[in-house]
Amino acid sequence: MAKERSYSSLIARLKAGGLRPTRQRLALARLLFEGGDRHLTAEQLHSEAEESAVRVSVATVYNTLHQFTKVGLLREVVVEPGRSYFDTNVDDHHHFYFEATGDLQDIPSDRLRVRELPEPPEGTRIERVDVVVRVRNLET
Amino acid sequence: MAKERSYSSLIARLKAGGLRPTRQRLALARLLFEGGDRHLTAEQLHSEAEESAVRVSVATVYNTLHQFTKVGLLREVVVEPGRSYFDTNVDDHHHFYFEATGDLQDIPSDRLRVRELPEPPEGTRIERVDVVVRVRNLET
DNA sequence: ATAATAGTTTGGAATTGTTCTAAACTATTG
DNA sequence: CAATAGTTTAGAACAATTCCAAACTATTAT
Repeated sequence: MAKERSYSSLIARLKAGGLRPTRQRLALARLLFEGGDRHLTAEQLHSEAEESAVRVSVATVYNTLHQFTKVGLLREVVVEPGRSYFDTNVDDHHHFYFEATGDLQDIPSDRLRVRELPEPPEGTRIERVDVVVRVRNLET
Repeated sequence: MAKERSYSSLIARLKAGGLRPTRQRLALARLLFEGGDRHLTAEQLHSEAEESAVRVSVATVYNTLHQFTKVGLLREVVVEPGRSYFDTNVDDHHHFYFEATGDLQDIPSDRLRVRELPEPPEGTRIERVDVVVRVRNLET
């Protein structure tokens, strides 16, 4: 039901961002957006594409992820050195990060608030506030 | 004044962490801790060492940074994919991150508070809460 | 002191994640 | 349907980091 709408609106959203709805971009978009909230690395998305018999190069996966991020379809999350996650949830929210598995889980913004946010330094404006709650497995 | 104390206590702190106070570790420790709060990448520390005529290999810089982190002398901060910062301030605090320059600035924990922290998922405990306030230069 | 040992350092190769490049391809426009 | 502007691609290049096995050094036991 929402699938159809979301699929056809994707084309519109790509166009709105100045991105042509190519075979690759649409295929990646489906993988990304047809499964609820997800947190994927470029590697992971590329593997999923291969498994779904979608031919895309690694370069295109990276290009696409960055372009989607630029037009607001994705949000980049940095929690671990040397690996970027892309989050299909672009609403205001935060994350649990499971150090053991490398997984991320959303924390809706009404479950965690930052208060007394300090003034940004002279000549700058706040772009975003990222909160990462790092969790570890309870002791063995 | 505090220099002497901090220097001699360093040896003790290394030992407490099970690390032998070697030439390299002490030299790196001085570079790190004799200049107030700092946020350095491995690369940067290695350059500083070279400039100070301290002979250390890159591998040792990485080993040392991680060992220091493990024993609580440093804290690792991840804000940018593909680059790790090490923070000499290990107290509870947060960061401004300047996207333009890649610089970090501490936000003391009394200037920013997180409230309504959600329960950690079943079987896990909260290890740390990192808040990164990303700032960008005011418009041109 | 000294020898034995356990921990440390090192250069260089290897790995990992990501970006670059220039040529081939494809969607859009006129 | 041709022109063009944007896209994709394989593979090379890159950057940060880790791995490796040999040489070295601090500590411990003698």
